[in-house]
Amino acid sequence: MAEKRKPRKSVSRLEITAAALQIIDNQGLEALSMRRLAEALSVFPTALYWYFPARNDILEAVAQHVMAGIAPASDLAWQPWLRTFAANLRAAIVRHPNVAPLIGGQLVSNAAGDLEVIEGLLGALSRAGLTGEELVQGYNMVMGALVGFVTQEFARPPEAADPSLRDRVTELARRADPLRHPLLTQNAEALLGRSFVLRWQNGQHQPMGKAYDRLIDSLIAGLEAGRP
Amino acid sequence: MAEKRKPRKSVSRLEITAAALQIIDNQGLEALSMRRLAEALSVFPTALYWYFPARNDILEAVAQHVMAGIAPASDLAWQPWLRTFAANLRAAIVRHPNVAPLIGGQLVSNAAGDLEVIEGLLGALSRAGLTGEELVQGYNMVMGALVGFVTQEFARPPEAADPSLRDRVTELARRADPLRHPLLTQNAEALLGRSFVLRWQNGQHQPMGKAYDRLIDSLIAGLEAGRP
DNA sequence: ACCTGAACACCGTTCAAGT
DNA sequence: ACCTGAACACCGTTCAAGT
Repeated sequence: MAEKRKPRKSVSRLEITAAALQIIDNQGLEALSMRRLAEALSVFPTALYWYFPARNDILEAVAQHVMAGIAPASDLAWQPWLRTFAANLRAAIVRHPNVAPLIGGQLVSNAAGDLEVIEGLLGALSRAGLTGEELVQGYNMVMGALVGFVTQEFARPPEAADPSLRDRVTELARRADPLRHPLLTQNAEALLGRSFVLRWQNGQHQPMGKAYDRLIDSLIAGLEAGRP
Repeated sequence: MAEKRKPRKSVSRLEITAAALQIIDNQGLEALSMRRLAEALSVFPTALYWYFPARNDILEAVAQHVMAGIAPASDLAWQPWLRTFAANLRAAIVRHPNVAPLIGGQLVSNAAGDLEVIEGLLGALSRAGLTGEELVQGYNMVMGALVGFVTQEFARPPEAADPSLRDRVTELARRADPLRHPLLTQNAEALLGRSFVLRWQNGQHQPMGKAYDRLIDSLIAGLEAGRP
């Protein structure tokens, strides 16, 4: 390509969102700058400001796009509804792991701003027997725990597989004293690289689906115990 | 041992970390630039690179500093240990809410890189009857759910109390159709501003301690149900 | 309506030089 | 050992101008 400028390119909110998602998928969240995004669209950086007031609004649109359509059918019994919702939520992040920090980290794009998700979760909890104030607390418990977990599971890695993080984590574990930290010492092999604080890769390379399933079981157990 | 000539401006890792935390507390996470931090310490920006290899490492030090010492005494029964740990974790974030995105969002500073926390949690779960692979999954469940929840609760607000977010959220709720979204419509008053997706302030102004308590109850219920 | 183009006020980081 | 100073390669955003 000798010429990288085309005469005049037309663009749209959806095209911008899709191009932004592609950059985030391929190069990570911090690679998305207005200038690079504009170049990918063969447009001047300032043209983007006609469609979005600021970079943050593009990120919000990306987050909503990734989270769209995760609400299960509303005729499911409440336990299967919760399990399906949890699975859909995690699957959406698995498809686009680099957007994970956007979901939980920023208030604007907190979870899916989707009426079907809200109503669906309220419906499931309502079928579980919750009403009024209990319904609100149950909603926040489930949403906070599930979105929070996957956000953490797919937390942003340092920078392109930093080998020093692995060294630092193994060094941290090596400092464990068998007398003061017996369980850590005994289970070091099973924990290293596979558990929070002691890992150097995120859920893309070390998935935590089993712990996530246990969390859903616990939430359901808690809801069953809490009803009249 | 170098000769101790009186330096004009001397600084240390701890001083840098403390000054960084102060800026984050007062002006928010995005206000922390190397240049501003250096100015607060009356030093040239590049001086900081003698103590930290990069900005990210300063953020990691801040996160660890905030999370230091949250492990409860290890002689507690497992349920009180979990409740105290959860309370200490949230209290640490309440003291420094602006660092919340650092805790869950970045792999390097995922939760507290603290051996006492790891050993303590393993001990509590072990006293709850978990061993081997179950112990690892339980550890990840509790850590991911609790850290994830508070990270979400104190997610970064858009920018200095953006009033348009409030408008957008109320507008979203207004679009709820009483026929298709009956529960959302009926509970709109209780949900608006107080629940995920439908709020415009984070936990600093709208705490979600009750939902957090319910989450801990559920985790304990799940652990009790899951043991032999 | 939609985009270009220049400009402003910032960034993190590297490298050489000073002491 | 510890800091200054200049420089590089970037940023997001504003505003005026073009069509």
